[in-house]
Amino acid sequence: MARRPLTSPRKHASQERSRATVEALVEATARILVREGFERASTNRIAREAGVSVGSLYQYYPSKEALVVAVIDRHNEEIMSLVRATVAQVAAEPVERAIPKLVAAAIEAHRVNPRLHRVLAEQIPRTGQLENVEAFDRQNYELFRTYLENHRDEIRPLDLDMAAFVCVTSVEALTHTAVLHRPDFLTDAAVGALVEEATRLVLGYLREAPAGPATRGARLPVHLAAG
Amino acid sequence: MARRPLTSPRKHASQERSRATVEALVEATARILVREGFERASTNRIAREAGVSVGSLYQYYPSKEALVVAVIDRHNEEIMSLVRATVAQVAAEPVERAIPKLVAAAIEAHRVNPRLHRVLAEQIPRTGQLENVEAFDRQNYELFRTYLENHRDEIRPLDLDMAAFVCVTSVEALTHTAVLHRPDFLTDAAVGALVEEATRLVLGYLREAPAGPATRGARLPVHLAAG
Amino acid sequence: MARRPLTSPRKHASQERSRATVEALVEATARILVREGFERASTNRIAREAGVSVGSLYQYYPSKEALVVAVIDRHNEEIMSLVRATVAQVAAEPVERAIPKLVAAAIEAHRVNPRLHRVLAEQIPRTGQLENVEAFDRQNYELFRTYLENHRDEIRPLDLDMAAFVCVTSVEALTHTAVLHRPDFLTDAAVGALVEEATRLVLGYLREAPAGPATRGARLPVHLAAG
Amino acid sequence: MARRPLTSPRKHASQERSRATVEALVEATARILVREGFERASTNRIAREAGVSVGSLYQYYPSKEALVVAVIDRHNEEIMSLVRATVAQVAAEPVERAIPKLVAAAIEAHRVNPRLHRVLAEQIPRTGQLENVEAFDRQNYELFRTYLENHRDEIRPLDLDMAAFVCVTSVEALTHTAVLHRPDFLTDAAVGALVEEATRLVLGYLREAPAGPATRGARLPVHLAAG
DNA sequence: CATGAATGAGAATTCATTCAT
DNA sequence: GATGAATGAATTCTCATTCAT
Repeated sequence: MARRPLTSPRKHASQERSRATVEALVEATARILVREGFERASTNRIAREAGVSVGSLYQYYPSKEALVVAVIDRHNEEIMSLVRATVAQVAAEPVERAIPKLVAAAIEAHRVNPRLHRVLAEQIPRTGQLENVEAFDRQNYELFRTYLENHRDEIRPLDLDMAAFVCVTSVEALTHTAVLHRPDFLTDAAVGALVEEATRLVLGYLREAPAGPATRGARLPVHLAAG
Repeated sequence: MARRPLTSPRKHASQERSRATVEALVEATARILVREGFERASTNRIAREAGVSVGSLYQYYPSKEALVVAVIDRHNEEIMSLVRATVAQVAAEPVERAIPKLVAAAIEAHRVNPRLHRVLAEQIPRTGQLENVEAFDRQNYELFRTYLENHRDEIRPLDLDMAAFVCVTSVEALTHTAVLHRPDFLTDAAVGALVEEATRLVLGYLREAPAGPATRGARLPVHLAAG
Repeated sequence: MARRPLTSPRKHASQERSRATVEALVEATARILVREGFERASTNRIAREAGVSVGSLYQYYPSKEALVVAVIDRHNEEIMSLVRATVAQVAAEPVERAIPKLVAAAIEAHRVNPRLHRVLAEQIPRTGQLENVEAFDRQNYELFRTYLENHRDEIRPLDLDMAAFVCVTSVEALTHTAVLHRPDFLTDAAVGALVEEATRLVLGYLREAPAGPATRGARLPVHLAAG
Repeated sequence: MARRPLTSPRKHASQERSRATVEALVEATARILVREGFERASTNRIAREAGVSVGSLYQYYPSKEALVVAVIDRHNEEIMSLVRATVAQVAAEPVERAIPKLVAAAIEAHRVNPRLHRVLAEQIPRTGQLENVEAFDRQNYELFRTYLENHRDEIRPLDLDMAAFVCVTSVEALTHTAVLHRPDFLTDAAVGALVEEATRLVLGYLREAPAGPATRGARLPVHLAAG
């Protein structure tokens, strides 16, 4: 077994039929992942589901991992295109109006293909070539950071990197956790509250700090204080 | 259809010798997980690492999963005892002073055994009996919710369940992500800022909402509005 | 693993407690065989069922096979004592009256512990020390042969060895097959017919051959004709 | 609780190469069963004997049991084709001429592959999917029952089901036991007598019952009398 | 004598990958 | 290019038996 299986597709599928095969393979993989889970997703099974021979599978993808990476990439791309569209749409809007829309978009993004999303989140080990997937999160940071840059005058002075990290990570976690573990927060009746709370969280953080000694005098535990 | 491996230990290991064996097994499992990853952690390998025969392994744990669950439980228990201690310690303190300490504790908790933590977070499939492990998060919610109940007068009126969800999920995500992916935020020089920002996030959320139309008039996208 | 495990009990269980242990072991084995089948009957399981440690099991029986042999022996002894009693009882009776009683006894014998009987017949491989079990059939032949010797004047002249073989094998097969596979022949309403038919089979065979060329001119296929 | 291994072959082996593999597997299994016995017949051993990888074995047979079933089926088919041929051949002959030929055929049948026959009879646990193999006996009953139907006028009036059961079971037992345990009955010099006796047994049973009180007044033991 | 922890060879089965056709 | 038969290392798990306590 190769220690680090290759993960880039083998050829660029120039011809008609090839592209159809590649398509069928990725889709079959996604379907099997959803239906049977990662463990049960063998290459033979995937090939059969795709109506193709294993040999052909390896003609286009050098390893099972490469196939899974393809599925992840495709899924991420779907999500990111939704997010990018929303960010573009709210680019000129003030934070008060932009944030709730972005939060809503985050929820939507997690609902694009929730069963696949769950499998990818829960069952795919972040190992080998599968580990780089986090790179995709960077895009979110970048997008939001850029938005913040353009709206600096609406928010208190802060380190934009840090701010993007805090906001994106929090919203991502809230929506992700809600979708995976708190369906009760996502009913038609409740989702509004979730958006509202997440919005309040982000806005409260971005805007003028409340008066008072709040975060000033707070003394850190010794071992966490800057050295 | 997934065969669910049993995950509760098989005997209680009454004698001294057997207790040592169990101990050795759990520790060997943790060590292998860290050193080799989940995929390469086979029962034979674990047994060898523990200086014990496979037979003995199966005498005490009915499956590889059971062993991993034991490791997870032990790790979670370490974390939770730290968290519980901190919560107890700040129970009487006002939010301004309590929150930064809790955030700091969350960071500490993720640093208890960071390499193991990473493996557990990234490589363990949340499948089979391994999925219930999330139940452990509930404890965090409960602890924080209880704290909030006792400090209701310091915060704006809000749904405590939702508030606990929002705060705990966010802080957990921030510390988790920082530990796993942003070592630059955890240098002695930077960690103070991280604590401060997380604290601001939570306090800003819990305390009196800033005046203005901020979250009021925010109209949700149609498809997310309550039905 | 010993190629040919010993099968004779290790000691003669002179003391009180020892005899109780031996007893418990054999009975536990029988119970497990019935309840779980041969495959599932492990020595550890048997020992636990007997309320004894595996170590003690091996104190009295040198192998698993020895234990199974003990069960078989005990079962056979129960059966044979029933058969012997019946043979003794009909020893002085003419074949017309003796045969049906012997047939009935054969059925009874198979019903002594039918579930155990089935397991012994169906699941115990006739291998290793387990193969000698057939020796027990000899007793049946001997008993019946002796009966026939004493009733020679009631039957046609024939080779008693052959006759015992034919009669005992047939009746054994009929009752055995009925008990294992034809419960419909053993209902209260039907069992009488079975006994009657088996009796007719045996008596028809033992008594004066019917007139006619029946078995005379029958020419055997060449390859079976005596050389 | 017994896990029932699947026993139907996995693919139909369309290509030439695969048909050869399947063939090799079944034959290797038979050879191993004969040479080493059922217990020692592991899938790895069988595959090696067949000059094939274990993987290939599992490509065509889902379990060791399935392979054994294939061997049994093949063996039974050989036997049954011999029996069927004989029955067809004697279909028009009167019982006096037909029975000895059928008995002789039964002996022949047990000699088709006597070493395999012994293993199948003695070592194969009638458990799991292996138990249904008895269904094959039904064919014998049916064949003989049909013969009897067509020769009703030559025999006394009787329940044909019962008669087929009695005759087939007896002859099967006699030939089976002789082949397995009484080689002395199968020498060229002795086999004629065996056939003659078995024939007499069956004919005596099928033909007019001898006069006299024989089976009439025979009183059954109370517990076996019809209720 | 009894205990039960420990052993470890060996069994069944899977699956990513290769390669002759 | 496509096919699918073949591969075999690797994995999980069992169980008869031993032996230190």
